[in-house]
Amino acid sequence: MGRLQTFDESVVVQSARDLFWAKGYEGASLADLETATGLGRSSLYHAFGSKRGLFDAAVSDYMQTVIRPRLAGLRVGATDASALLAYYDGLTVATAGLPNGSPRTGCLLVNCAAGLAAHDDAARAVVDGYRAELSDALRDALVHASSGAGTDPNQFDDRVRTLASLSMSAMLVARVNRIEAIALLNAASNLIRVWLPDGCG
Amino acid sequence: MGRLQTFDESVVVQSARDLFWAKGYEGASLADLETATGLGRSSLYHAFGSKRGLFDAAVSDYMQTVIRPRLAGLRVGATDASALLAYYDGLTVATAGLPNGSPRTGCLLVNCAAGLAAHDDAARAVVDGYRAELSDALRDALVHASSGAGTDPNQFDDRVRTLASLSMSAMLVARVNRIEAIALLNAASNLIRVWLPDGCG
DNA sequence: TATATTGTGAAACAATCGTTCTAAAACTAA
DNA sequence: TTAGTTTTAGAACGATTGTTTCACAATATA
Repeated sequence: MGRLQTFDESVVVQSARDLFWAKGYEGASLADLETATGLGRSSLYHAFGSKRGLFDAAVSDYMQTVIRPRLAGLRVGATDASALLAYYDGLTVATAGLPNGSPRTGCLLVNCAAGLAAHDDAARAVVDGYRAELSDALRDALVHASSGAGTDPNQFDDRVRTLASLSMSAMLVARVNRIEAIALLNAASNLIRVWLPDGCG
Repeated sequence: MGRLQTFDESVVVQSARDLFWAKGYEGASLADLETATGLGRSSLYHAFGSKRGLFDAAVSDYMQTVIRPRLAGLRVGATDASALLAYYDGLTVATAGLPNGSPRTGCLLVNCAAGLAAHDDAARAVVDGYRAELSDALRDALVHASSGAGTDPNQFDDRVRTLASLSMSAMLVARVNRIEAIALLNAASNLIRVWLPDGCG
């Protein structure tokens, strides 16, 4: 069948993903991608077709290996606040534990919302899909945690939006002021504890 | 003293600002800036020194003519929720009233947080300054509106952060899903009404 | 009116962008 | 080994990037 690929495709995609994460789509040049992945243009184009193709693969990997594992913790059906608190704790650890000025700061998709999504309908759909997935997972956790307690459905939607907002804005602020980003995540935890005091489930 | 400028500098800066607002710093090319402002490169470089110089002027104008007028409404010392509600109403009107896919969608500085601020310390400081100014104004309005009511200071900080978060994330989401952006702003209004029921001042 | 000074238009600049091309290298299947 | 197929290295591509240069137009000052 001919010559074989000498590289592990998923390793290459993750190297590219971290570069896009750090520098954005337009900020990551093909020369950068070559050095980050260790591959030549020729191999990159052969495997992914275009810079955009590689980016799409990177975003897909990001959803699968970064976002969804986090959101999965919200879906375990916990009847108390533990899953929600664990989600924000996880984000706090990830944000606080990063070396200063590290790549992997903030969220690749939040960064895209301001960049690519402005003019690219496909990218816009991906970012909105991420927002919807985040909201759904938060709602799921909130529903299970407050089962029995008769909460106003409208207030319920607002609580989901507030939590999603704090998650997204923390990722946005993380690139600008890490301490404030952590404070935003902590504010979410405090809200959860007010809404779901111990012994509520 | 020689030949005089044939253009109004503030008009040019605002044209450039709207272009940066729509396409981002890197996305706005000098060719774009020429057509948007109606000036040639040589005039732009003569007046602003560089693309970055023009961008800085645009950001400065944005703060002065867009952001601060909005935040000023939070500083009037209202003893009820009116100033806070008016702020989010104003954002809602601005977000809902825009033609589809219009420039001036979202917030120029929120967009910068993900782009320039990643690698540019000066830009990062400007964006963080905006965040701090927004938070301070919200705190001011919240303090005056809840005077007399003994609120836990810690919960106070969290409320400011929650409101700032909803404002910033609404601007972020505006480029991706306008309806959800408006819903985020509405969630903020609902929170304010819960925290500051009528006849509280 | 003459002179000095400043703004403007257009072309040219080197550098970089993403993409394509070509030829050789490396492998499978016969 | 041979033939056929696929990957890879590297140069080259045209287009576009932000910036500079230069000659000329325009105006204040003397």
